[in-house]
Amino acid sequence: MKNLTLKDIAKALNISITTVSKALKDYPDVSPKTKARVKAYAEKVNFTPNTFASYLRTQESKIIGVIIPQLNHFFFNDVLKGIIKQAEAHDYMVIVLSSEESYQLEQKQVMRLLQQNVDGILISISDTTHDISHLKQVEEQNVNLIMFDKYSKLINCPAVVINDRKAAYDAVKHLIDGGKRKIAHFRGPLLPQNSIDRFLGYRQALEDHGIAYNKELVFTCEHIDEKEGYAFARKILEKNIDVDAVFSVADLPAVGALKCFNEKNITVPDQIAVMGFSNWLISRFTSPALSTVNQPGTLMGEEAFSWFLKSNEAKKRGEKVAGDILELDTQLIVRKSS
Amino acid sequence: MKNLTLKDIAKALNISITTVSKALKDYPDVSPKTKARVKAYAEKVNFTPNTFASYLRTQESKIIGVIIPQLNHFFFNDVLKGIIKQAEAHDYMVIVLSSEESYQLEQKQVMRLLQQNVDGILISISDTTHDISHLKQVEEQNVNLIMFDKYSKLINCPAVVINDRKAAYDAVKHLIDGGKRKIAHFRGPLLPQNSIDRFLGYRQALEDHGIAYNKELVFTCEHIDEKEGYAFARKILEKNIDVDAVFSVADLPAVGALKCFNEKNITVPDQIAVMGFSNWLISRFTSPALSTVNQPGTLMGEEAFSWFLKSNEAKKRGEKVAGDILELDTQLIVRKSS
DNA sequence: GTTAAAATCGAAAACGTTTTCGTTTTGTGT
DNA sequence: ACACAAAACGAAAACGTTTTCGATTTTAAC
Repeated sequence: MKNLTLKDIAKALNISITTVSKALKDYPDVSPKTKARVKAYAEKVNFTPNTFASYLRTQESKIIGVIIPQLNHFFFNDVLKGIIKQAEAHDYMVIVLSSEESYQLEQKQVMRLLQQNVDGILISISDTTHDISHLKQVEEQNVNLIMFDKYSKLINCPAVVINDRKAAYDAVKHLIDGGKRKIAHFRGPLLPQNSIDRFLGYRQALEDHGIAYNKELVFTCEHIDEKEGYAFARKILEKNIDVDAVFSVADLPAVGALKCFNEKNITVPDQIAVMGFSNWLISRFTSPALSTVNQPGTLMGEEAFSWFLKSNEAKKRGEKVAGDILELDTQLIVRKSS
Repeated sequence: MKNLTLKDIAKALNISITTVSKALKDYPDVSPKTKARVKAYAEKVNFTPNTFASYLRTQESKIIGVIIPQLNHFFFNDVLKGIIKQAEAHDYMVIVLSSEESYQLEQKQVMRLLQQNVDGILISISDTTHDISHLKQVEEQNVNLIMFDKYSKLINCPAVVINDRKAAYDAVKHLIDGGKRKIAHFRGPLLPQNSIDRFLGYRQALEDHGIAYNKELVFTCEHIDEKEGYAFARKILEKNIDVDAVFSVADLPAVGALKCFNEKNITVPDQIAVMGFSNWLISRFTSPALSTVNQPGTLMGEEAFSWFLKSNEAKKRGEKVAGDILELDTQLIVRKSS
């Protein structure tokens, strides 16, 4: 059972391929009668035009590519969900790739997507991406480029992000409001903008409340996993570093810290409070339940796709969409750890 | 900057399109000299053949479609990771869709993938799928079909699964070996084969150890979330049902139960032991840490893709691959809750 | 120098769609 | 009946690749 073609329909109805095609696309130079006839038959045999052949004429593949830094990552999967949902609503297919936080892989994936002639690339850049020439190339090839969450300020394309600095500021302010003054920070890697921004929000909050910034209290994660958080917490306890709260760049290191504090019988939040970031599923189930910052993943994905659509329509008109940055609201989630 | 074509290369080297194409594909009727010339030039300008045009001739899209029942689901994302990784190694792209546990959506997604002319469909069927005519249609259209994890025995295609019955049996046996005899089971929905199998494994283990099966101790999840587990645990305590262990179809309900037991000061595992299933990330971080069964997600994805490759090669030879079922090993993970 | 065989190349059709443009048919008014 | 405009249709080219098959050139053999 082969897929049907326009030719098959034309033969069956004894008209030309041209007329069949035009009838299905509601061209004005097809009589209402034949239009009805064609449409009825196409419906009956469940015809849909071959997407590959269409592409060859229209240069539209109706496929977009998404590159995320990690595949089994709660937040990015949430974003993915939003993208795929919206894509489906607009008849787009989504090819998913992952850079696994590797700059080389990210470059490669971008090239693969360009080869595949996707209509657009939605990307969240990896923690190790220090150069964006591959993204420049996307723009040169006139393919729609949208960034989300982890973005670069060096490239002029739409981006959907959160205000990491403000979110971090609010989280740290919450700790300060709870009477904490000696707040440690588990920061993320040095490159990505959002780990920088969260760090800056942390420092700003300290300054604004008359607390001196102390770089001894800043610990830098490489992999952002619970092991690192555990190790930092242990270091704090073993070296007797005077700390009454921890603000972590993400939930996993915070969870690791909680585990360590529990083992050493440090009461959380009384002796040391802990704040995470991202509101992962696990944060609800730790003991004590982890306070954190909610990032609207699904919404971010949906908005990113909307931007792609806008950008694509602008492109069809020969225009170019401005490199606007859409900031989504975050929510402070206060649980038992703060 | 448009994408290059064979024509561009042909013009640049002053030879025919045919020769360029053949040179790049190492046809024997092209002289070594021209081959070298063409390849060097193609390399220089970074030429890659247009996939859509290729498809039109070869009928191979080099794209596969994957349908999972839920998008932000730890286990399925793990599988996805395996699939995408292997696909990349073999130059395939992966379109990802989700049925969100809806039979109607699943049908629709299958049809969309068939329209898209994917080379194969890898699917884990939804909990509400009660009819498989849409999968029969995949076979009729001669598109490679591979199932993973949640599969149907009514269709004859390769499947990569775990032995749910045995895994459940071992988990329950572990509880029994720990001295437990009044073991409740939070089972999954009625339709999917694996919730049936896990239930059967549970019952078998009881029987084999001289424990009478008591259907009062079986609670049926609809959504398999922590709320249900919490509710079941509460019911057990409130109605004073005599239970000394819980075996849950998945980790989330087990986590919900843990939460309830913690609140009511039931000591786990002494008063009531708890076993989950799937080894989600959260299971490591509950208190007490949850004992569970590890499902090799990434491996399952990799194997599923391998089966697709085999099936595809068989198809090219005009053969058909047998509907073999590959069972992957699971591992009992004993933590503090049992 | 002739001829056959071998090596190398290219024209052209095909995949299925879209769209331009020219042709045919229908309808209108006189 | 005729002219003419409007409506309806279809031929054909194009998208970029692959592959068949025929044409040309080179090489080898005598």
